[in-house]
Amino acid sequence: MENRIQRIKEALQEAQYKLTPQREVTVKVLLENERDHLSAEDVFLKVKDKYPEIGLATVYRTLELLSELKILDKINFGDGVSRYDLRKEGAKHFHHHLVCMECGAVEEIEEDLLEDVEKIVEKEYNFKVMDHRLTFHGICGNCQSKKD
Amino acid sequence: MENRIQRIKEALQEAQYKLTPQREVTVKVLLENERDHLSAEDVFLKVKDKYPEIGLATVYRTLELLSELKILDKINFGDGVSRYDLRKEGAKHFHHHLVCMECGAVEEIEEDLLEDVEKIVEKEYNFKVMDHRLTFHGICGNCQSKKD
DNA sequence: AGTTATAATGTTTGTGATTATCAAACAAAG
DNA sequence: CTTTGTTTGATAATCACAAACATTATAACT
Repeated sequence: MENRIQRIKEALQEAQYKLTPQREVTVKVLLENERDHLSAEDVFLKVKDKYPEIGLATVYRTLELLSELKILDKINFGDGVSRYDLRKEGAKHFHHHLVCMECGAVEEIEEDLLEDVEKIVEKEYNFKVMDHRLTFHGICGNCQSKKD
Repeated sequence: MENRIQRIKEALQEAQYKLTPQREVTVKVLLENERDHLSAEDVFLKVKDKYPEIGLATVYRTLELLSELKILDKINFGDGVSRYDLRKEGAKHFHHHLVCMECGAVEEIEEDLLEDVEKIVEKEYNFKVMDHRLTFHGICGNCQSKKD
């Protein structure tokens, strides 16, 4: 964990930004909740526990900054809130999501799965793919068994 | 075009809704701008040209209704606005998009391309896929050639 | 046609997430 | 220490969208 903070610090500095205490706390919260897709509000509340003086705007600014630096991915599952997801270290691509239409649970898929599709897109549509977002909507295993 | 309006009318009636003049104008605007990923505001302005008395809320309601009936797909490219996209007739799935990071152009892909991926997801993750959203971010052909 | 029930509309007001503003705190450099 | 630029926190503003509600249209009866 310390390593990852260190790495993020370096990324910030490379882009002429500092890892201020506020930013560090925010990053820590993101690391500690890596699998939850937190909204800005969620992050704000969790950060506030550790650093009560922080302002909402600072959290928004930090999330925006980390997104620009591709440390975070800003996602939108269609419920009027942006959610933030740490990009895996070294991951070229955004990972995929399975959103359950019943219970709202969000599962992540680390596998790429899209290599072939991207090749087709590059060739047939002459489009240079830099990143992708793939979300499946459906019914998760849990909710499927409940229905029986 | 008249056919498609007729088909949409039937879909509405099947769900106990009427094709009111306001709804018809809204549908026409959507058909006339089928390739354009309009926001609710965009639709409202275009509808207003043809039917100045219409209220914003009616347009929102109509877009919502058509989305529920799967005539429209509501999409989100990450700029804080929802955009609306007519579903091709008979299409089970949402079509994909190529968003150019340079010029912002949005191209559509009709091909499914995800059949294999969905099979993997259903098997390995025990997730029943109902729909999907896939967007590629990258550089379109136009912008690629400009760079040379 | 007249009456009533229901659906749909338009105006206006609310709401909730995000952004902008701006003065104050802080940090770095001379 | 002084100056300059960065970052912060409080607050107000914005913006997309939803809710409320009175009004109007439509359909189904009589």
